[in-house]
Amino acid sequence: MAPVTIRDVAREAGVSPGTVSRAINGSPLVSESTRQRVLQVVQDLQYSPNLTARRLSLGKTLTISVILPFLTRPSYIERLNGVIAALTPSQYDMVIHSVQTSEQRQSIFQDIIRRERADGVLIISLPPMDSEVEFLANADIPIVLIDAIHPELNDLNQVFIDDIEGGEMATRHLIELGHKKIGYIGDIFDTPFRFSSNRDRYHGYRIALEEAGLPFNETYYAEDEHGRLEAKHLAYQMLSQDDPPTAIFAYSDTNAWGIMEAAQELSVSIPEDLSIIGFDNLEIAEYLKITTIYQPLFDSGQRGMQLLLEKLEQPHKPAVQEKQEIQLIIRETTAPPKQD
Amino acid sequence: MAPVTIRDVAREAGVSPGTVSRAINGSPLVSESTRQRVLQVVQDLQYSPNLTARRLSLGKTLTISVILPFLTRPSYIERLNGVIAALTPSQYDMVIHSVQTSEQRQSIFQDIIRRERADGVLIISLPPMDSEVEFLANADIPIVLIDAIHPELNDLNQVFIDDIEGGEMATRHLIELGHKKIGYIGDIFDTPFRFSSNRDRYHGYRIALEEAGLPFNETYYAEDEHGRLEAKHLAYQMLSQDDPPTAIFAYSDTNAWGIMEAAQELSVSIPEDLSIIGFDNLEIAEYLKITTIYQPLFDSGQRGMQLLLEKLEQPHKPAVQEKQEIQLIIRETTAPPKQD
DNA sequence: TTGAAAGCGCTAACAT
DNA sequence: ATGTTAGCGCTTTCAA
Repeated sequence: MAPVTIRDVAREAGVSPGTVSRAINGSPLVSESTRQRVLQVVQDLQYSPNLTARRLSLGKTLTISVILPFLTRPSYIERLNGVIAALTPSQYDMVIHSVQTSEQRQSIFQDIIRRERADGVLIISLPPMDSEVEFLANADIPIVLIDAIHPELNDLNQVFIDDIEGGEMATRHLIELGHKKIGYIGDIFDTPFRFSSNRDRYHGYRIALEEAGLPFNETYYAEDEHGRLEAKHLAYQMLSQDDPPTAIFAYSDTNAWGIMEAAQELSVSIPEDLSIIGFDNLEIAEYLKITTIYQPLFDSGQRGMQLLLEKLEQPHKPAVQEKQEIQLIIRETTAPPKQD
Repeated sequence: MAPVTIRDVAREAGVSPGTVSRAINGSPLVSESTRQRVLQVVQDLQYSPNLTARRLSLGKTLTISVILPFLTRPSYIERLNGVIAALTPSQYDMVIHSVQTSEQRQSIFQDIIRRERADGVLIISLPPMDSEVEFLANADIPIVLIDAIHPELNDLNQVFIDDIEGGEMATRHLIELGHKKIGYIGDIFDTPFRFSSNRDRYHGYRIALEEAGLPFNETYYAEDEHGRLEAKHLAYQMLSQDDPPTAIFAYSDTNAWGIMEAAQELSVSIPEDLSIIGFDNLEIAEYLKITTIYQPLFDSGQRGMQLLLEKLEQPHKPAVQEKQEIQLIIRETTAPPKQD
């Protein structure tokens, strides 16, 4: 059966399509009696307007595109849940574009960030590359960046944490406990995605070391793909060397988890022989009592989507760069180093 | 600046809009030379067709709707990742509808499953209620159900596991080890979402008990919202009673995790004093060495999306009900009961 | 307050 | 092989 269109309703109600449109969309230019009659017919015929036609006519897509990495990390999920929570009450559809490879990233950025595709775009955890900045800055639709800062994009709304500060905070905690041999286990530095959080946390780690007059020891640094097992292997090696670190700052709780496993297998006791601090405050960190840096993941997604919706309502509202607060959560994996 | 339309390209290339359309869409009805000229202009002007207009003209939405529960469980994520993996190479956009409340469920089902909204729909982990069956059966677009079976919907493609069989498999494993006092800890039975997997696994549990001539003991049964902590509390109570079970079948690995925590706090040693078996084979199960029932989560999402895409290509292809195999994975949380 | 008509940007049937 | 035209279903301007 052919779908019922606005014409069917118009005919049935004995009015013109224009009037039906007005009646449905709450225009004041319809008498109450006609409106009632029209709405009745709408009910009877189970009419509901064709969204595509509506979009074309309105010149709006009523759609928000969300661009994010493949959902392989708990932190992505939490952010996405925040996004969904904020979007659900709105009239917008959400189309998800998951970036799996760096070639994809190029084409997705180009194809998706266009007025004909979406009324607004949310970019999550994909920090813009320098070559993309101009394109993003000149886009003709609102863009909000979550966990994806770029210093030159101040005209865009951004929600972020200061990962450098986070790195410093974590490292300082270890330093204040008295550690001098502090390692870092994180993700690969030169990823095509240019994830900046790993870079920045590492940077903060270096700053804190320097500040405390502690030398950086290359054998206390290791990187690999993100993951528990990867971190475990790295930790295994790092802890097996002659003069191992007494504390490790892990890029994420997932890494910290892997490090704990390695320590356990090597009979390195935590926190006596080794302190570990993670990042994110995932469920696993709470479970394993991992000292960590909390960041508001759900909130970041929610807030980012809110900002986008506001921008859609009020296009002239100036963009904000909203820094979210992080927090040291001390649990049971950090303690002063053993005295030799 | 106004977006560049097919007319701009036509004018610039000195041809008609129709020809531009043909050139772009690979119609054989264009000479190679004109095609080249048109494509050149397309490049120069950075033209890219307006999707909304295209959709309206084609009478297709080029969109697939995915309806799923709020992403609160690891199993949902895995399935969704499978869906994304299968969809990415296609031309379709994916719009996500996350169901958070049961009222929402009603309206989402009604609003989304319409030809004007999407060319196809994927429903994940939301088993149809009897009242919805007729609506789904008569929908005018392809629907695929993943982890959401209904016996009367044989005209729809379905991807599922046999949760009853899973429940039996898990329980039998405990029985074969010699357990006679076997508990079940799961989700709330009467949820508005009608999640059937909990129901079915419990059912399988009862069947296996009966088969072995073991009585069902009500104090060995407990339910609550899904979650680690909820399961932990339930287990705490169940294990604190006078004659506690010697084994527990947990609805999911997440529950099993909580049960392990409770056991630990109560100094009930695993598997000596208590055997635990979970379900899903999540990462945490591997980590905690939990015996569990594996089910192909990623694959289910991927396969479901594949079936939907196939149906879109070949509308007359008959629907299949594809049962996926599950598997007992024996780790270290199950063993014979201690002899009294 | 309502109807008629134009137009959103594209595709496809029809004509040449 | 190409141009012309109608039409997808809606909204909105213009007239009445």
